[in-house]
Amino acid sequence: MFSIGTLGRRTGTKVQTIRYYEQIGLMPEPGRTDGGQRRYEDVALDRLAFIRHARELGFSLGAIRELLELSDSPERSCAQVDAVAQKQLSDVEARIARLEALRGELQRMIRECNADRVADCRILEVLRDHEKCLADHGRPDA
Amino acid sequence: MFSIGTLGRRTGTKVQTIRYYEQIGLMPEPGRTDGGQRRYEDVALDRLAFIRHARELGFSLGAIRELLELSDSPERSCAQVDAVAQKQLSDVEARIARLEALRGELQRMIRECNADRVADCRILEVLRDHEKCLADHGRPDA
DNA sequence: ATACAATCTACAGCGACTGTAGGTTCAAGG
DNA sequence: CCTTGAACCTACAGTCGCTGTAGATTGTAT
Repeated sequence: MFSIGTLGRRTGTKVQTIRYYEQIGLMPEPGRTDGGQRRYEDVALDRLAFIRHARELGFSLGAIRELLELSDSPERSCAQVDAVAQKQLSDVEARIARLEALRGELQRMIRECNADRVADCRILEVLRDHEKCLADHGRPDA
Repeated sequence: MFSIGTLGRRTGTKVQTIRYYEQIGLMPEPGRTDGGQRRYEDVALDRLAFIRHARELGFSLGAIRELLELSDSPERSCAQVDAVAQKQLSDVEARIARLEALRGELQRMIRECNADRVADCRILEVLRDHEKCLADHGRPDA
């Protein structure tokens, strides 16, 4: 039985974040002291560590919710778990691709700018005129 | 003189987004018809195109505001413009590095999971136990 | 004159937190 | 036992960059 602060310290999570996870139903409501303070058991440590680790790997809270639900039925096929992870991988790959395109464009812009004055700045010129850009960028990086 | 809808169509921007840019002071307040509808001049097209293009390159609205201000003083040195672009490039590079680490971890997780049942799923196992992870991930991808 | 698309304002919602204000409780030291 | 002060509590606002909604009004084509 330990406090929310201890739980936070042991998992590298801010107290407010733990309360937020409870609010959206990702963490179960813990017991309380007579005075109303939360008191956690060890199982909460595991669950929160799982959530934080998945977040570090970029999973959305929605995906994490799904993974937690799936892990509650250990006899089921893990195909769905694979699918969630696979989707996360595709997302990450798509973001990398997009960022690499941006990197190329930025590098080119910066490399080409040898001007002294703002008036001749190649960077601003490229930003002003889309045509001077090579790539056809989609939406701002998600 | 054209409407906000026309401006949106010509720049690929939603009407609400244009009003939002006006609200936060990125786009100047245009003239109005007697009935109160916004009417834009061609100069607004250029400014909005600049904003949208910079957004596509991942610049924050704060950075764009800075670039717009800098471009208003054409006689100044473009060192500051370079700095803004350079910072954006570093940000993009940092994000790529982080995502590449995530990609590696996800690939490994998925590759190692040959289980049928959720109970033996390697993916959940890795998520449960940080120690089974190679990388030391920082904060969730920004 | 009428129909109807486009515009207007104001505000709520997204994701995933983070920060603040103002009050209460817990645990340790005297 | 009492005090101190850190940690806790709730409730709500703010972040970023939009997006969507509701309900009213305006502009334009027929």
